[in-house]
Amino acid sequence: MTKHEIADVFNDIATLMELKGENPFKIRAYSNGARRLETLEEDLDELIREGALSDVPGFGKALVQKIETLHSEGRLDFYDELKASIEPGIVSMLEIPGLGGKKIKILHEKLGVTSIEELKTACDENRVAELKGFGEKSQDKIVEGIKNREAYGKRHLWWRARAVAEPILDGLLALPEVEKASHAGSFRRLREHVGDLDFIVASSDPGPVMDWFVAQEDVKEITAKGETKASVRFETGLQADLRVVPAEQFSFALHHFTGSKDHNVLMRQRALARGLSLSEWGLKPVESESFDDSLEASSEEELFGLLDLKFVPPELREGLGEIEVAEERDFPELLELEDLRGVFHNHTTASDGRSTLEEMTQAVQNIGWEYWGVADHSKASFQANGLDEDRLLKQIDCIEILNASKAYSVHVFSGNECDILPDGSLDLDEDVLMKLDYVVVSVHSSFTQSEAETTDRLIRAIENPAATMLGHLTGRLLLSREGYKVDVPKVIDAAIANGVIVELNANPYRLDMDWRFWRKAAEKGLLTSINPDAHSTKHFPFVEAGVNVARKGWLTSENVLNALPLKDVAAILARKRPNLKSLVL
DNA sequence: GCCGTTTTCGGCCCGACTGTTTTCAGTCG
Repeated sequence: MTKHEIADVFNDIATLMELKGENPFKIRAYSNGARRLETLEEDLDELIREGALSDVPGFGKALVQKIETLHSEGRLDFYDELKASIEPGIVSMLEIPGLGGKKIKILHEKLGVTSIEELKTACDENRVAELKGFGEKSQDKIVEGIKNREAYGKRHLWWRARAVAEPILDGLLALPEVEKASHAGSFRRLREHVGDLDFIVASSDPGPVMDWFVAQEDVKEITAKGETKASVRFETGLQADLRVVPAEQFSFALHHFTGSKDHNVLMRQRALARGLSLSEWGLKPVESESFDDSLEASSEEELFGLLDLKFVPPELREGLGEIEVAEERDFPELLELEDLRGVFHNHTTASDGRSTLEEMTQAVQNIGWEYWGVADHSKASFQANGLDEDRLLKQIDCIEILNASKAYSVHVFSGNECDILPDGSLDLDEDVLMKLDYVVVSVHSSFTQSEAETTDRLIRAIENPAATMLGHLTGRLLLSREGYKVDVPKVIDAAIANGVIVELNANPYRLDMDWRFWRKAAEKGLLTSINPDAHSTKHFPFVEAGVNVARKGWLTSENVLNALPLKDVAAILARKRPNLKSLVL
């Protein structure tokens, strides 16, 4: 087993022990052990070989032995027996808000409840409310929790969460009692989807802020409201948390609740190495009793500065090497929405789009971009009214006429989103494809091929001389469909070798290729294009979601085709279309 | 279960909030 797999086992053990009512400190030892394993810098093999595992703080005799057994044998009697002793239905009860190990143990022992279904029955029969330590309210809360379990456990697309988050932040900032306000958490880190929303406010008069927060129009339920902390739930199941702190604490609270957990662990370690203790309350000498002795930071920039670090943009705080960079230098200027000058990969009414060529061109002009590219589907995408060679040639003529008319200040590139057939060949004749300014090649069928087959299929398409860029690399739909299995690094290498661009599909449900691959890919020299995959004039704003992913992937405008001026774009496309240069310039 | 010792046992992170209590336990982050 790898260290990550062993960490998963330790976390599992901690959960199971909680349900058994074990000593909480024993439980914490396993949770801490799991976290240690996750953030272990040294190689696990090497540590075991050198017998140095017990030197790691938090790894005592028992944990070392269990790690070694799991590492070499892939299983552990202790774990298997623990798992066998608890019914899975009992574990699933942890998903209900308000129920932890202790209460579940009581429910199991006093009422014989072993599943969520049985718990529901017990509530309906009023047996839970009669238990010591429970009551009417607890029972109602459990019933509500069971009813909404699916919606509450669900994650929410960043794009949809934003529609909720922005009015809240605006509302908070408008309150006279509010000195500073920001969102935090994974939303601020621009993750593709979020579990909840977090807001941090600086104010010396929290009361009215709390009252405003829970009184918002769309609030379905107030799940907590105290003096400085409140939680509400909206109709969609999305939860939002508010924390109000004194102004001098704001930077520390903002940083702490922005996370990520991994980033924070590294920051706390760094503080400790300097004899300091970092938390949401401040940054104080370890030996000091109170955060009244905290160093001051009136901004996150200053907070990082106190630890001899450059400011780390929130979207890079994932514990993936940002601290090492921040030790040495400023971060590169990440891509901004304003850097974009046009878009490729868009559909019109010729295939499955809702807007005409002219409507799309007008919309692009209104946005202020210099160019855009048409990329309707090819004939194999029959369900999307894909174009065959004849229709495509006619579309090329239409685009030429439109450009020649000078009716718009925008240049229109002619392209196509050409299907990659199951064997890796392209759906349209190469002669016709070469008449286009560019071609996006994409998979829309045979999703169930093996990883090796799909990888070969994509690489064959990339090697086709007509291919300009690769569309939505994995075909995933966030929160609903896994992408097809593919060896992404291998595809990236093939794209670089063949001068093919890999798109960053900016549709909020796709965001494909994933942000986790971009930093390394760009370092190797991969170029991308932020593509809205627009099927209507209303879809152009999707590029903002794509810019978010680009920023999370450490990309700058230099890595992005559609951040270039028209003549530079034409020069790059002309590498595969010798005719193009004269056409545009 | 780990750790550090005042060397073999006692402390371990903690604050906010809720609900059921009537001074506090459990959950959550």
